[in-house]
Amino acid sequence: MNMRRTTIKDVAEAARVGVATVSRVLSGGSASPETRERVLTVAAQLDYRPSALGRNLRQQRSGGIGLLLPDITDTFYARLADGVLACARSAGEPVILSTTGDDEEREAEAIGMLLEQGVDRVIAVPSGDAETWIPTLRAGLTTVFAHRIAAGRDDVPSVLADDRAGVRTAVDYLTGLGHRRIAYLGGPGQQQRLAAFRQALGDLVDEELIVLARGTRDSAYAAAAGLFQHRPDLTAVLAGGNLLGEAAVLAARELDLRVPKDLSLIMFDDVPWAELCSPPLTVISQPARDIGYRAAELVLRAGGRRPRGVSLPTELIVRGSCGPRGTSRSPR
Amino acid sequence: MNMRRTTIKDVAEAARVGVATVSRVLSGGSASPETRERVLTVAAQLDYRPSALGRNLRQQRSGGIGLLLPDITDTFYARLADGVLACARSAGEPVILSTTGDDEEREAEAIGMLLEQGVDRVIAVPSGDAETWIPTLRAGLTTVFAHRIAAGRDDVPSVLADDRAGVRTAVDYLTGLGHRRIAYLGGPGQQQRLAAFRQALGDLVDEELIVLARGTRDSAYAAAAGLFQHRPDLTAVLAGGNLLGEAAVLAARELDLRVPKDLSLIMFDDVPWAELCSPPLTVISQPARDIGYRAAELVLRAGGRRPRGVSLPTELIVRGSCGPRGTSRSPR
DNA sequence: AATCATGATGGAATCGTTTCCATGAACATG
DNA sequence: CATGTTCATGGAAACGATTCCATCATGATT
Repeated sequence: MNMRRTTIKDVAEAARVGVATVSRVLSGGSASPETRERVLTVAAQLDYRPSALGRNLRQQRSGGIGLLLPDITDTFYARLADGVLACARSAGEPVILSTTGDDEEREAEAIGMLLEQGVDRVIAVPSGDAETWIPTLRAGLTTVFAHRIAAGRDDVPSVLADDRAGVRTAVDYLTGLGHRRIAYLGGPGQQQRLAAFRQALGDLVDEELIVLARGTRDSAYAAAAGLFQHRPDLTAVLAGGNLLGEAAVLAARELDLRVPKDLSLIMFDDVPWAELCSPPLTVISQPARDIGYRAAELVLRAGGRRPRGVSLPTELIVRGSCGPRGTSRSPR
Repeated sequence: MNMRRTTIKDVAEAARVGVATVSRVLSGGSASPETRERVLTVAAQLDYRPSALGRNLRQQRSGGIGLLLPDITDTFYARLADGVLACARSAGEPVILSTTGDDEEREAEAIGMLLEQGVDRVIAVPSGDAETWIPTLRAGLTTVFAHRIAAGRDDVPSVLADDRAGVRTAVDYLTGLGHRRIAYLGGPGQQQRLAAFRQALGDLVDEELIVLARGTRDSAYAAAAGLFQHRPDLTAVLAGGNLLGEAAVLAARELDLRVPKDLSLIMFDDVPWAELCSPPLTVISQPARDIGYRAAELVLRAGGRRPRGVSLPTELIVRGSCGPRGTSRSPR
């Protein structure tokens, strides 16, 4: 059952030509029509598939795209991955997926593994800073950052959602409803978003209303619950990711805060369950899949001039989780 | 900037030994203590990483685990993938991910790609039947099915949730509440689950109350809405997956059916938003991550005797989406 | 002391492909 | 007819690792 796989040599013999000719025919080189046809026929008969192993070794590059994500169970990253996969599939390139858990060390490990595999193209939602990404530069592999960039590596092409505009729209919407004490629930690696929040809020910014969690559900819940208990005077909250939004809804329910009467909530990233929630969540939708797709396009089109960065629009989708500022909650 | 990567030859020269010795030292073979240390030191100094390309070609196998899933944006499969990734990471193996969209043809393509890459281990949630999986057998690669099996390939080891028991528990729970007209909303490739439903329901089974959708959101919604409109007499529904469950909630809301007063709902697979829903959804939870992890263990432990199939328990988590049978809804 | 066993070591073959280069044929141009 | 050009073709050299095998030194056994 375990017969040797058919190699280019087998094809060459069967077609009574040299291996060089077979290789040329199969990779579109020049050959006489009759030879070409004979080789093609034989190759099809033997069901020959060139081994990527041999080819990669020879050409010193393993096709393949490395994809580094913080967490595949986060639907945002899952959609991003889906975009990458779609593009890679149409290019016939395999995708090697690794998750980093937003941990620099794990990220460095994953990069090492990709390097070892000879992968020469990477798409990443970076967790580490410039230093983590030195090896990739030195190894000369094509890198594209998605969703966010590694601090101090502005030279790497990137595909980002327009956080700045998204945050501004959301904050404007909330202030327009009369809210003044607006909190921000952030996750790891979102300086961009946070900065935009501070800027959009201007004088109203209150550092105590800015809370950062780590990437886990527990951490997000703790951050949200802590915030709500500590500052009963806040009337609106902007959650910087779907995990944070989920935590906010849960924490609000636990503390008997009614949304949107007691608390207005806007969440970054539109997810299917936002509509199922009660009330349905007002969100800033991000084109996660497009981000992935565009990143893949960029990393595949390695040769040509690549634009510095692509920015994709966000959209405020108004549902039912925001209302006019009510009477401020009484401290308990 | 683009200097050649350091090879085993460089290390050999720098350590004044032969390449064979370096290889032996690095892969745990025998060597004298002083030589071993010298090689190790030099290798560390040069930051040498053995190229997987060379190794794989020589050994005729590319480490790597191929992972074939219908859809990575479905949180169930995402969690399964997460389990696979966790196990693979601890074994230092890369994971090549492909999605099939529940399409046989795409699955066959993906298999071809993996074969070409020299991948010799595959974990799959199969979409195709036995025929699709012939090439993998012929190529002699280690396969493990997860979540479901390919029709007619009982010989392949698998890791499954105990659907049978899950369905039975759910149906018993519903009948215990007095429900008699219980519908089943199914997805692609779940003969197992459907059969269990029929069996658990016994005499009560009504073929008109069994509806199958394809793997998309739209298809799921259409199936749910159609079912609810067509058969206003049904009082309970079992959704065979989180996409179906989502569709059921949406369709029920659209048709002004109150859950659980007018309609009791149980969903297969526990997802974070099930708790956020109102009412919170009663679900049959499946250990998605464990399924992935166990499958990876199985596929990595290729040599040893591998058990035919692993079955993991499911659990009925009662929340608020089921109630006693109310007065049957009046047809409109 | 001669032989044998053990263990460290390096040279060379190997994996399957691409690609460089030489060869030879066919043909055109002087 | 001689020379140059074009083109198809196949042999052989890479690529970077592992691994077989021969070699040599050392220590043990007869």
